[in-house]
Parts: sequence; C-alpha cells; structure tokens
Amino acid sequence: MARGKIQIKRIENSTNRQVTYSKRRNGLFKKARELTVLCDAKVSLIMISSTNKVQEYISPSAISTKEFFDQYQRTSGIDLWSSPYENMQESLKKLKEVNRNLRREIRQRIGEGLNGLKFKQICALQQEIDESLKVTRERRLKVMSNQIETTRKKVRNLEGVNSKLENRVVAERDLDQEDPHYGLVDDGGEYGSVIQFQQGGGHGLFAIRLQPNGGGGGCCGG
Amino acid sequence: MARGKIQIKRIENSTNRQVTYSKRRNGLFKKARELTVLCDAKVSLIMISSTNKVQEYISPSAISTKEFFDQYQRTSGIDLWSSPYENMQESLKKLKEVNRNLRREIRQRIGEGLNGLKFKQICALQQEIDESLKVTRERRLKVMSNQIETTRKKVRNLEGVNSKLENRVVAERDLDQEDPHYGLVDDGGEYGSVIQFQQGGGHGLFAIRLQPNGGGGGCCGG
DNA sequence: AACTATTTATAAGA
DNA sequence: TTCTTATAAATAGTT
Repeated sequence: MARGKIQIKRIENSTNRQVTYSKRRNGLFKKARELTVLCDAKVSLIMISSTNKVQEYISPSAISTKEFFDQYQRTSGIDLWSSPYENMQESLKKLKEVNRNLRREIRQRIGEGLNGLKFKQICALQQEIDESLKVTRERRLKVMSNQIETTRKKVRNLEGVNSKLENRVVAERDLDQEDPHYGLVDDGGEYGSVIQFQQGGGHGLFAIRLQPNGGGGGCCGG
Repeated sequence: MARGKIQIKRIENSTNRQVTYSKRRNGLFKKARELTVLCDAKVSLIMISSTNKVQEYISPSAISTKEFFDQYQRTSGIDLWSSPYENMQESLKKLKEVNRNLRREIRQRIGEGLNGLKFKQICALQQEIDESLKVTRERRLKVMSNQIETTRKKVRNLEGVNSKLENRVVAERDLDQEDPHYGLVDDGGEYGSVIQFQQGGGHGLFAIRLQPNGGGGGCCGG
C-alpha cells in the first residue's frame, strides 16, 4: 500500500514476508487496541507467524482468564500437541510470550514507547510547569506588591497636592468670597487600594483577588 | 483518520460508537485476512461489541488447527492439564497468576479500577472544571472591564479637579507673583490604565495579564 | 530501523 | 446502513 500496490497473495521472498509480517502485525495490534478503546469492545487477537512465533493481543476487559486460555489453547499450533509434555512446554512458551506482550503493553501504557512521548516525562514536565507557575506567581506577587506600594505613594502624593491646592484655593476663596466648590469627588473609592499598571501592550488587563492564604492562581493543584 | 483526527478514547455517542465499530471491525478483519495470506500466518481474531455481539475471523489454517485439536481432545480423552509433570503445572499456575496481575495492572492503568477513582471520570471532571473556569474568566472579564471604566472615570475626574485647581493656583500666582511650584507629580504613571478596586477586605490584590486569545487559565489540556 | 511516495482506512456528513 | 470525500494512517519499496 505504498510505493506501489501489491497483490494480496503469499509473499514468496522469505525476508520480505518476515518484514511485512512484522509491520502488519504491529498495525493490526494497534488497530485492535484502538477498536477496544474507541468502541468499548472486547478483542482477542492471536497471530502465529510462519515461523511459528505466537503473539497476541487481548483487550483488558475481554474474557475471563480461563476462557482466554481455553480459547488460546484451542487456537494454538497443532503439531505441538502430540504429547501432554510437549503441550505443556508449548503452553509455557506461549504464556511467557503473552507475559512479554502484557509487559510491553504496560511499558507502552507507562509510556516507554507510546508515540515517543514518555508518560513519565509528561508527568515530570507537568510538575516542572506547576513549579514554575508557583515561582512565577510569587514573583508576580512581589512585583504587584511593589506596584501597589508605588501607586499608594503616588496617590498619597496626589492627595497631598490636592490638599495643598485646595488649601490654596480655600485661602484664595477666603480672600475674594467666591465659591467655586472644588473638591475631591468621592464616590466611595478607596485610593489606598489603587493599583497602577505600567504596561505597554494592548492585552486584556485583569485583576483577580487572591485568597488570603495565597492560594488562587494555580490549577490542578497537587 | 479522516475529516479530522480523533483521540483514541471511548466514543461517548452511542450511534457514532456503533458506526465506528462496524467500520473498524471490517477494517480489522480485512487486515487480518491480508496478513494471513501475505505472510502465511495464522490469525485468530475475535471481537465482542459493546452490545455483546460476537464476530470472529480465524485464518483457514488456524481453523483446521482448531478442528484438529478439538478432535484430538474428543478422541483421545486426554486431559491436557493433568499430566505427571507437576512442576510444569506449577509454573503454568504461577505464570497465570502473573498474567492476571499484569492484566489487572493494565486495567488499572486504563483506569477501570484505579483507587476507586475512574480515570474517565477524572477526565470528565477536568473538562467540567475547564468549562467553569472559562465561564468564570469571562464573567470576571466583564466585572473587571466595568471596574476599569469606573476607575478611568474617577481618574479623569480627579485629573479634571487637579487641572482646575492648578488653573486656579496659576491664576492666583499670576496675581501675587509667588511660585509655589505645585503640580502633578509624574513619574511615568499612566493614569489611563489605573484600576480602582472597591473592595473592603485586607486581602492581597492581584493583577494578571491575560493572553490576547483568551487562552490562559486551562491546564492539563486534553 | 528510517524514510517517503503511495495506497488504504476512515471520520464526518448525506 | 451505505456512499462520498477530505484527510489521517498504514505501509511497500528503498536506503
């Protein structure tokens, strides 16, 4: 199905046959796994190569172990059943093979081969991200505290200026009896908590209130 | 694998799941058949849909094997599992036990029993959280926008008051030649972006800048 | 074991 | 279910 269409008939070249078997076997296993997950189905897939190597996939939810082994035995290679001893030896071999496969699947699930993305790495990365989020949050806390302090100073300064100006005006008013009624417009604002942002970008500016314990900000908190 | 990539996870919509099962089942059967022919392999493929319909493919050679083995058992009457090779039986038992454990581990990794917490549930919960985070974020955006606008008005008001007061003072200065040097202290602050918080508590106040795309907030993105 | 030009499989929509 | 079709995946032949 690539670099040329092929006829579906036995591949005569042994090496090619082996290679193709290996590739397609993996493809088939993958498809079986996907079907299992996507469609909530149970799948049992057993393959025996022309060199008599057995590999199988069984969806985790599939059948009971006993049923599986019964089926497994029934579909196993024939000429190996000539005696109870050989039968057992073969069973051992196959069980070992199954074990290998199961282990591989676990490895894959843990992520040692899953699409090159290692689950553990992802976990580690997640932790790193969480950590740096924490650091960033604390740094932001500091910066913001400074900004708050700076702004408070500015506000105090501004209020001071206002006050002086007002005094000046009041003094003047006292002199010429006019009543300009200038003053601070107070609609409940608390200038002690004004925050000054000195940012250039046109990005959305946001404010959130952190919980007293300093929690907030994070997510998926661990 | 078409008209869009899909995640390999259970298809929640029942109809879609059925359709996909049907399509992929056929695909899998076809692949199994091809493998059988191309590589001279034996394949047993059994699928049980989520509606408990069973369908299977067994390569012709495997069928003969199966038949042969069934026949062998029927005619010989030999119980393959009660031979004199107890040590082997023991090994088999142990391997079965290991297999069971491995299977359980796989099931757990898939999430069907992980500490009573179902992985799927966790995923769903995560999505819910993400959704509500989004809603909350948008609501916050609105509130904050209002606060920003309110504050801008206040600042404009304050600036207007200052300006008038200054004019008054300048006019007065012009009259009496004094030089009080009053004025707005400007150390780079941009009053157009001042935000006024009208909150009572003594909690830490925080500001974060949202990304333009409104992304942020999410984590563990799936 | 990689690469890549092709062929297949298939998701979404009818 | 089946058909269509744009797109994702699988893989045959090659290195």
